[in-house]
Amino acid sequence: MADRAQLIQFLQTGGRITQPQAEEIAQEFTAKTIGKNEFLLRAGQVSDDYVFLDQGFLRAFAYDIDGQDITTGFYGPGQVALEVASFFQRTPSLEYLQALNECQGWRISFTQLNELFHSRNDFRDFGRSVLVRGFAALKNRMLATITEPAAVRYEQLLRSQPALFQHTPLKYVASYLGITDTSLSRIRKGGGKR
Amino acid sequence: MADRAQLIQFLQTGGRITQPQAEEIAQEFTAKTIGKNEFLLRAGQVSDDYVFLDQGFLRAFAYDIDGQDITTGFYGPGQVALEVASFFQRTPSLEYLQALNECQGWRISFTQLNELFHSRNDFRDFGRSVLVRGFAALKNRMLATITEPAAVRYEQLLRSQPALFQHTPLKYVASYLGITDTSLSRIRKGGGKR
DNA sequence: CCCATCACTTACCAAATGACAAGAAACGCC
DNA sequence: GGCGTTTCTTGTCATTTGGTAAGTGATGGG
Repeated sequence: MADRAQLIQFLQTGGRITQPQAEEIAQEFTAKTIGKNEFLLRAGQVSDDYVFLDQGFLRAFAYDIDGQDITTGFYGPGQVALEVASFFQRTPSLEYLQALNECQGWRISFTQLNELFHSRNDFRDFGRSVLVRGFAALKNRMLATITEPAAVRYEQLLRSQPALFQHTPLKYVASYLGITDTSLSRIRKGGGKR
Repeated sequence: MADRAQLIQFLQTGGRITQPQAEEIAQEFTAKTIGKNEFLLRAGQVSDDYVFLDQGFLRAFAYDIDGQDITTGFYGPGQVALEVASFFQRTPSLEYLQALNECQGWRISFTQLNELFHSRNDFRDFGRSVLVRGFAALKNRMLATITEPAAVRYEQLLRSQPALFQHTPLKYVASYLGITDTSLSRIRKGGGKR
């Protein structure tokens, strides 16, 4: 079984948590494996998984009014896979979280997380910063969706998450970018821009 | 001067904080007036204002690569006006926050907020829920931007924030919706969508 | 190994939106 | 109250994107 090295490293990003503290905190997490195509969360369920990913990719998606499958996010190694609203508000999820390939990570429950927040100031700040970084990333994505043409957004995703493309069908990328698989195909062909 | 009644009420939403506790917490906030067109935050500054709005509307905006003014958000009465990334991460803001009309609200600083989080479990949970609700709202907006045509997004905004339209030029609404003022004008004319 | 399904590409046409420009209306400043 | 600026609308045309459908290649289960 993998050890907690990456998790411990992750807890130290930002410098709020020292190595020995990180090692203690990491003990609260339990190993979690998610098989390919397995669901970490389904719509209607209340999420109770806060998962730091060592390996693998997850896709978040929802169905729109027309029954269309829309990708709302991707999660990869080094990231926390989490449906924020359902997990923190204890409400039924509107989204699905599904493994694109075999995933390996570390999990804690809502109750455990709260106990850690309660007992450890440093971890509380760290937890908040995870939330804030996710918020900021979503805001950037929103701004790019409004200001950048689809071809540019595609190129940015390709540059920032190249490994993702080895594990997900392009149609999932297309709906994440807000376009159809047809348009993405045209963009990839090349003539698209300039 | 306005009293803290609305703020005290707001602190009790969600039921985590009782009336007497809310009254204590509210004492930490100080009255804040923002004149029309005044900036609560400018790009490059580190935000230190966590402001609960009693009255008035604020607009958040950024300039894209082409120097275009893009509206990233609106804040109205009953909401917390806040640039999350700059305030919590103590980093220079990429956005401006400007009053669309005379605003009246209640403010605390980053330091004060942290002290309250530290000393009061209930307020800590409340503060997290403010963040989580903002996150969820942004996610919904992102999904709507991808799945709904501009005409529908316009109608939804009109229904959910009718008062906003009495205080902001339509061109600001247009960039918020991700379209040009020309397109918004055509949508408003009517033929646009069933 | 075969066949059904899925993923991706390509083509054609329609709809939505943008770029640009001109004009009307509202607003604000002096 | 007049004048310049800003806001909003409208028109024309180009571009982007979507809808639909067909076709090819890859994939996977039996």
